[in-house]
Amino acid sequence: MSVKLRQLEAFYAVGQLGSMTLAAKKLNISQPAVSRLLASYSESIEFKLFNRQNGKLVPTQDARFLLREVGRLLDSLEHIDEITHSLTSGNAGHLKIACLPGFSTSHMPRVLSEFLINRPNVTVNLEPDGANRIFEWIISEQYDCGITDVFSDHPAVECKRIPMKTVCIMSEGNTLGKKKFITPEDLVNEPMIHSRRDSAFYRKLEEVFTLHKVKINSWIETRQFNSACMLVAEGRGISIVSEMDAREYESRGLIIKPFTPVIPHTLMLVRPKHTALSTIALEFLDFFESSLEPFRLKS
Amino acid sequence: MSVKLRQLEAFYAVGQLGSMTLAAKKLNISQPAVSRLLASYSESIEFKLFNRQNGKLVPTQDARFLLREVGRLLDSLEHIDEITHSLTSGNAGHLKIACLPGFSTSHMPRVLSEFLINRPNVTVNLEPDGANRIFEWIISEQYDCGITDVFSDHPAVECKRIPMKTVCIMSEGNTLGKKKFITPEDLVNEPMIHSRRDSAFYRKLEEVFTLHKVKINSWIETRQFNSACMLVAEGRGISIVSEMDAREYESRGLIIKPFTPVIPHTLMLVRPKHTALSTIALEFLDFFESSLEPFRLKS
DNA sequence: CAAAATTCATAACATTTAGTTATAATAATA
DNA sequence: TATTATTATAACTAAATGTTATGAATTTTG
Repeated sequence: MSVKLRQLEAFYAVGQLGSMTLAAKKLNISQPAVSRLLASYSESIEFKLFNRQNGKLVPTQDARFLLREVGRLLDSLEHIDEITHSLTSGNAGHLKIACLPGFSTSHMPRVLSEFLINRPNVTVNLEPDGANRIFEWIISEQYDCGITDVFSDHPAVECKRIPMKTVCIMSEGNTLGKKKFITPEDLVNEPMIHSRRDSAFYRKLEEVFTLHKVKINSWIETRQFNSACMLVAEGRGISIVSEMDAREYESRGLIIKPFTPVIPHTLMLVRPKHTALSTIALEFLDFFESSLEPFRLKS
Repeated sequence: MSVKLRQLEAFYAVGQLGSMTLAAKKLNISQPAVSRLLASYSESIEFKLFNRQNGKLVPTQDARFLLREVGRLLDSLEHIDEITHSLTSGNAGHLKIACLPGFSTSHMPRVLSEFLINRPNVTVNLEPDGANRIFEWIISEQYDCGITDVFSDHPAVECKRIPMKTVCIMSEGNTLGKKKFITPEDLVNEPMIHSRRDSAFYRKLEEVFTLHKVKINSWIETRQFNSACMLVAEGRGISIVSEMDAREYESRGLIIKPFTPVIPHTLMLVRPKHTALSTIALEFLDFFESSLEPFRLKS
């Protein structure tokens, strides 16, 4: 017959308290129950566990050795209990997040570290990668959620769009820095840094410029907003980027101006549709979404 | 109702195998048993553990997190099982050894490390101290065994006497080095290093010398044989010590010669009489005793 | 030192847990 | 759609875990 958990609990309690009566009280059972648990355990492992000494039960040398191990076991059982409760309350669990590389170095770490402060039993797997890969991962349910900016409809993907404020950025000393806000007309002769021509944001940009009869003076094409910010901060050209990215570089001498008309940049919070998300994942998505609030475009 | 070990085992098996039927086979129980264990567990922790996907049971994100912890718990349970068996077979446990300081730096470490090679689950507490303290410790059952050389009878102490060979030692260049063996008469004018006058060994020494009508030319009195060896090796005087100690210093230029008549040095292996010793302690005592064999005086 | 008190073991019994087989329900697959 | 594999449910048995009552053995106390 295999070891019974109850036997170990009784053994440990008696080992700690030196008395079956006290152990019984601690375990909220009757003394004979403890007596029998201990007897059956001692019989099954085939050695004496305690010696009586002045009315106290003193563990055998061997028993003392076992007690340590049993203590560890009971601790980890308690830990499991704890975690189990935490899982439903969103204080424990594992998060698998996929996000665009641009996020992984700036906004995401900040949000994540704040999120984890009060959740010591949460572990995270943060994977930065391109939008296509993120989509694949979400579809194959490898990740709980993804932060991306490309939308390709898919029946297995739940997608929440967040329109984000965008701003015009330029380096210190640019003459446009004197203006209150920037319009397409202001940018006629400015060499522009912008996202890839096949991106949704570039198409919106082009649309607006065309409407204003202005041709985009394309200079550098880059995939991510933060590299655009970097380039502009270094004194190269002008760009229109998400305000969230721009603010990261403000301290490095980037000039930020409003741009009219408003061109929203759409962020996507994606997650698998068919899997029931863990409590912790849902909480994180909420938390992340609210972290976007200051940069969100109110309609 | 608290978590049941059986529930965790079922949970883990299903998590590993992706099927209740297979899990049941692994646990050697029927499929309905697993079904119910899992159901009751899932109910008690109040969240879904598995999703069906193409006939396989795929753990929830949360369940996957739990699985790791449960795996750890089951591992440590297995470890306890293992250790429990080892305890009776003498392959696990804790040893508390008290010994004279002289042993703790030479013979004991060698014996101990050899003893532990095939016993990875054994931990040791080796305490070097004086003979009186060792005795107290054994009496109060703080230690499993002691290695000493003073005998004071006590009803609570089981004592095994081992007569040990002794030899005469001198430094290189001593004229006595030419002799085959040494007698008391040879030592008439030699300045001697010897153990304390109140020690049993000194009394035996004195007895022999008196019988031969030779007065001990006492020079340095030291408590331990190994410090005597050290002094002699450094070119100071001559001494009669246990052969075991002498061999330790042989490589440092100590000359070792037989001494007649034979003067045994009695080692004592002591242990508490009333406590049942652990298997491992008994094994160690045997092991240690046989390690003394080469230096033991055959009668 | 005897009496009282404490502590553990044993017995007889009740309840809960964990297992069984038989069979129905539900998916997956040909 | 029929077939097959897998899980759930039901009815029941055995084992484990609990209970109270009580006796034996030890300590403590008057």
